[in-house]
Amino acid sequence: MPTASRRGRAAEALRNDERIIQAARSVFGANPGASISEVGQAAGVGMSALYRRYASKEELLTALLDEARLTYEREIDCAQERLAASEDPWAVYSDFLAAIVDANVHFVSAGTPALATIFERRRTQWDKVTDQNRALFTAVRDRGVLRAGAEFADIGVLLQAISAVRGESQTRSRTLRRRTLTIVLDGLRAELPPLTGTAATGVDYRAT
Amino acid sequence: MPTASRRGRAAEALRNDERIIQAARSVFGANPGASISEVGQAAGVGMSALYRRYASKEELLTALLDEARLTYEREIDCAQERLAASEDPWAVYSDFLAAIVDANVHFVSAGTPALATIFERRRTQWDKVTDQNRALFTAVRDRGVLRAGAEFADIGVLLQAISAVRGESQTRSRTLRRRTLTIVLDGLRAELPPLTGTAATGVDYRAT
DNA sequence: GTAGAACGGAATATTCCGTTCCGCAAGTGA
DNA sequence: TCACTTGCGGAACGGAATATTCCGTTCTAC
Repeated sequence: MPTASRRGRAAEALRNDERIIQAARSVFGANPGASISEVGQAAGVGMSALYRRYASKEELLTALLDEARLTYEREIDCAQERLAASEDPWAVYSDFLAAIVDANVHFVSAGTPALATIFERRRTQWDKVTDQNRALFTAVRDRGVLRAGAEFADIGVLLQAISAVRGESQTRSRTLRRRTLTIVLDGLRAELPPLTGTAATGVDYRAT
Repeated sequence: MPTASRRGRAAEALRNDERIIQAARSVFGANPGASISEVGQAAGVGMSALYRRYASKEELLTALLDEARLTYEREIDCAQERLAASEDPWAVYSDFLAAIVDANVHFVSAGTPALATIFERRRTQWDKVTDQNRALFTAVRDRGVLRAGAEFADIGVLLQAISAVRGESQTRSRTLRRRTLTIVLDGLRAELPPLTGTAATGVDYRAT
């Protein structure tokens, strides 16, 4: 039976699949420490609808993080391709970060304790993404569009900062985050005087 | 009996007064949702020492916010005086924000639910500070050192963002926040192209 | 030596939150 | 029409976290 033609109960179930994962993205994206009933409420769905699909909160979070990782990889690849095609490096990199922020996926940089365990379980995969991510940054920097002294670690910190920006609604949040991103990125332009001092280190990320 | 000459128990009590409020500043500054025993631990003090001075967690938080408000007022006044003395407006304003961030007082912009009730109780006082704060911003902007399109509301958002920046230790956090502040502020310099879109509005601040 | 202030920390009370479970509603096949 | 299945809402449960209370002890002042 074609999915599109499902009726009644089966259609509701299908709708709920989507509503739940979307609500989870939104709720946990805004606050990774949120409770599971908040997700249910946001999805307009009861607890059993949640637990029918995900055996535990952890499982839901894992699914969410896996999804986020894929998004990251996709966006990095896309940016690298554009760089290879000699597009303006600044545009490429700011588009990249905008995509990350828009996809509500920057929350992975927030370093919440709630997520630490789950990261650990996918350690190697995330390490790989981080490497690609760093490579992209380096490539952009080598093209000379970034302010002297800017480091890869700064990007993580800035994303962490942006994840704290919240507005009244989801749409509003996105707008505000975009604006913040613009400001922050402009603070990394090559025209500015060199950044002094040291950026974040590995230790800082274990923290919180 | 002069305070300085207190001995023994009384001196310990006096020391504890200070240790407790300092620990509270540090702990709640880093995480407004922290538990009260964390404060005790950070102060190296038992629960009874805490409850002897503050009847409840809420009372302690209130004291903390009152203190933060005074700091805000003091720093605003100082900045206004420097402006009146025709000092470089950019230096004045970035010193001002640096002072706020260093004093660990920007957490009032974080919009934590834990603090919402307490803000409400001192509504009029905070409204007053906000007005002074806005006046300072406007004065600086009128001197032409800020990028076109920058608004007062942006400052609150940026402080909110900076409050999410955390490092391994308190010292480390301060360093990272300072660096972030530099980047962010440089993103508001007059040389940059105008900011488009709209800044945050009142509604956004009620949120979270 | 004694009263009482101040304290540490265990005990208690309360809140929060992940998970389970029960009864109902809607579709499905005979 | 009537079992039967599937999916669901939401109240109920249990345990962890945490605010608050309380008790026994230490130390100081007189």
